[in-house]
Amino acid sequence: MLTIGNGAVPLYMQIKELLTAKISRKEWSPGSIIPSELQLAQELGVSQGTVRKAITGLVENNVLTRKQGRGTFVSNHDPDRTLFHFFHITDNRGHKVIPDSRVLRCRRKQASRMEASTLQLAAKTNVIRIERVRKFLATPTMLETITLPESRFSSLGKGGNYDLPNTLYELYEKQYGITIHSADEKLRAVSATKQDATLLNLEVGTPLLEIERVALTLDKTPVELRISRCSTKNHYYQNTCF
Amino acid sequence: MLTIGNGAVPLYMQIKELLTAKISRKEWSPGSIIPSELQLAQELGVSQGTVRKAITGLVENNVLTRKQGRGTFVSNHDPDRTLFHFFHITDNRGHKVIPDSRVLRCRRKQASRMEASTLQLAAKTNVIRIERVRKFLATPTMLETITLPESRFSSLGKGGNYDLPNTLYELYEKQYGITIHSADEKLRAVSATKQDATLLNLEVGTPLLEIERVALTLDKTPVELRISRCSTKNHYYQNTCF
DNA sequence: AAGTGGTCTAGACCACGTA
DNA sequence: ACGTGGTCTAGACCACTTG
Repeated sequence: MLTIGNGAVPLYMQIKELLTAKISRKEWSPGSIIPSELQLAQELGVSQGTVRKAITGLVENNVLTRKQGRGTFVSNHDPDRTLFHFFHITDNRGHKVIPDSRVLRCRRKQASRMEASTLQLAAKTNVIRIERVRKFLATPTMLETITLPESRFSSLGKGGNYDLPNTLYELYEKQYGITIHSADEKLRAVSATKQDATLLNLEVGTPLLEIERVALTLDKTPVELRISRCSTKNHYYQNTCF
Repeated sequence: MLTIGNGAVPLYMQIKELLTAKISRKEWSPGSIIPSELQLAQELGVSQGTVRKAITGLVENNVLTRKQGRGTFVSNHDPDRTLFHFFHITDNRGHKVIPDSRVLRCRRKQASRMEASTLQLAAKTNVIRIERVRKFLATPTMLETITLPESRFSSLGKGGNYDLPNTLYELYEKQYGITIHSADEKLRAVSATKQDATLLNLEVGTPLLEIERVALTLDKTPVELRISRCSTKNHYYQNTCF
């Protein structure tokens, strides 16, 4: 039964919040099935249509996935989702491929002021800082610096285990129970530093596309800061606006 | 009455196509009201719920706009829509403002190979090429080259009338009956040429963010190619991914 | 065969805007 | 007061998946 009941907020909205909360709290975890629409309707004392409307909203937000004849599931972070929603680099013919990646360094440090503020951490909190190069067809193209709060990812990269998968978001979900749900990206053009130039095999001063991404969980907590510097000689950042 | 009737395609989808077609054909033009849900339901011989579902889809695609108590309207190209859906440059604090713009040149030329192919024109078709500088708070920040097929915009900029509004999409709609519905953008980092440097008051070689945008109508016909070169010293390109 | 989501209907009541 | 969209219900039938 819904206790909130009357007034301004429509039932289906309340149910949407309720379902979202269950997922945030991990009562229902990624990949698992949720109760059927009819079952939820009975539990909540509303009609199936109302539950349906709530679920439809969450499906549009990529929180839930419907499978006809089977049921409704909490969305999963398979590589496809990463590719489709969070990866915007394509080659010059418009084809998306996830590059492979090699970790250069993975260190524990105190958060910089910028890291602390974007990840909403207290000053000097410990963070994990991963640096890696990403290659398309053996050509090094992107340099990434990934910052994570140590508290949430404490085991990551410990003991020299730098053998990270290149779809990190899958790892976050499976290993640390953290599902990335959305991301904010800021793009700028910058000049290749000496280090960029060496690692990407370019001239110093070559223009690079810098992508500063803050990745958020369902409840909008920032959990990853990722700064990518990308050569756009043979690739570009693709965005479609409606 | 719907003649397509039975089979695989759901009714609400057919209705969605039907409404889309009416708008594409300009039977209903931007800003005007469409018949009420009940009225459409009766005309089409379906229930209100089915019409409603079709309309909901189009509202989500920004094709229609609902106003409670008033009716459903074909979406309009007010400056807000441009700002919200098609303009991604913000200042370093994340604030969006549309810059003012000054036209440098507006000329009729034969389409380059690249222009012809992206605008789907026959080789050597005539195009209008507008070049302009855009300023934020008196600081020149973006250089734009806009290419339009002459056939659709024949009167544009004729007689030295370069006094174009800075929200061009509103002009396209009102003056030429062309509504921009979506856009594809490709972003790269490039070096400022001598000309860029002069116009933007920068050093030659400064990295610039190049945005190559193809703007499409509702029926996905490309009607504008716009190449912007943007200084990202005090601004960035903002994108949110879900 | 049973259970799930997907479509569609018919009708009630509410909130809002206009006249 | 009336017409509009917004919410909600109850129930029918279909399409798909699983046992």
